[in-house]
Amino acid sequence: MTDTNVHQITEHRRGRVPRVVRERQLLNIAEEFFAQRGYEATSIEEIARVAEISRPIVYEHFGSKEGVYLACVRRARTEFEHALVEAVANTTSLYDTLERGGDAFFSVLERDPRRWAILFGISAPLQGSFGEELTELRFGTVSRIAEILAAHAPDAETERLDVFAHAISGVGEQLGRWWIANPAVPRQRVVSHFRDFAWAGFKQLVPNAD
Amino acid sequence: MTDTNVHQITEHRRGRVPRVVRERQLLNIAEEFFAQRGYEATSIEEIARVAEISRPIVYEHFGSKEGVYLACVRRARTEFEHALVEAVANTTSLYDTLERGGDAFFSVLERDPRRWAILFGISAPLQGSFGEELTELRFGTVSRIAEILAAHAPDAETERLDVFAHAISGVGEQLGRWWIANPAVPRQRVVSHFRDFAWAGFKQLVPNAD
DNA sequence: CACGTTACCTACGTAACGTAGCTTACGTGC
DNA sequence: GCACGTAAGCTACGTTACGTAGGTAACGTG
Repeated sequence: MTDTNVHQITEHRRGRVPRVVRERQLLNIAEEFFAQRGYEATSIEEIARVAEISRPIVYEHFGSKEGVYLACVRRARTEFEHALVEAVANTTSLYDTLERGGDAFFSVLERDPRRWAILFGISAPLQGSFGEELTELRFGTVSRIAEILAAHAPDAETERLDVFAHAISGVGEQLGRWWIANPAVPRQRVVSHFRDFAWAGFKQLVPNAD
Repeated sequence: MTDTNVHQITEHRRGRVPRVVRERQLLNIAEEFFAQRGYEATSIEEIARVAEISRPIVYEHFGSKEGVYLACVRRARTEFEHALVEAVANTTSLYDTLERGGDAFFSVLERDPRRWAILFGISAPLQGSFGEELTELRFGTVSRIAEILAAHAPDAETERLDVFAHAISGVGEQLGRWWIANPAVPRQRVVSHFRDFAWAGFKQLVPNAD
């Protein structure tokens, strides 16, 4: 990442800055670094330098490097979940719901492919609060998906619903990875692949869905 | 992880040890730590201490911490891919293939759930050789899956095949995560969920498959 | 039994996390 | 208009852990 790049996405206020503004600025900068270089290769020092403050300020806002990362993931997931819920509102058929939901997801990636790395970068169900928090955030998104699916399959067992929500989220994640490796493919085609696969799988298993 | 635990899985030879033996021992130890604590929280020092050698030996074998991690992932994926190919040999129907393939995957997790963290722990398509290598290893496994699927859909476009292989691998990964969070579920039921979802999705989209 | 090779070691430089303790700007009531 | 609490920021430090330089000692083979 060049400094120029960072400056483009950063509200660049110097000197004393109110807490909420500084926090948003730091999250923007941190997200850039984490997405490009990964967790390990990103240092708090770099983030602070781009924001033109000293390291302790970052720690004051987020407690630790893990805290910074979690805040990035939390924000990205919250934003995506809102976009998702909004996208599927006012759809009636399952087919349309999957299409619109998929479109919402891949639109996020199209606007900023680096978001993928934030949403899915660290994956393991590790011991300790860091890993548990990350898993919880993931499961939160899956719950949103399960709620959406539930509207189309009111009689389905909760386990099946839950499992299919996980399955569909897995399909999205992998197709996202594939798309990043094959960026020439237009979004609509990726969405079609996603919608076709998810719809077939889900419909067959919940026959009373439309 | 207790020392007892490590000693159970470790061929515990002290003093001078031939290269290949030491390497296997270090991989076993490293895999334990990485799976339990994650990449960041694992130190080369700890690995060396359990093996009762000094740190430079670890570097001599794997070059860097990333090298140790990559070697763990490479071994785990190679082993799984062998198990997968063997499991689906001599199956004829797509349905059976997906069932046996899924069973092979979830059997690995049942034998050692920590393997999940090695196979999928670090996920991002990061810049730099580390991230590229990890993505390449993942795509290698997906290629094995695509080859298996191709046998059941000889006329399918390569893009569809590739995409569906990714989708199916995503379903497996997420159901694995779900199973780890819900360990009371018997393996057969997880395999059923996987097989049902994958089969429906794939069959619908490749009508000439059985 | 000499000698190369392989396994291993101690000791160091550097980077980065996280914290302690202090300083300075801002705004609000008297 | 100034005193004072609070919010924003800083320098300096301790600690851990990556990675390397340079050296030692066991093994085996002619």
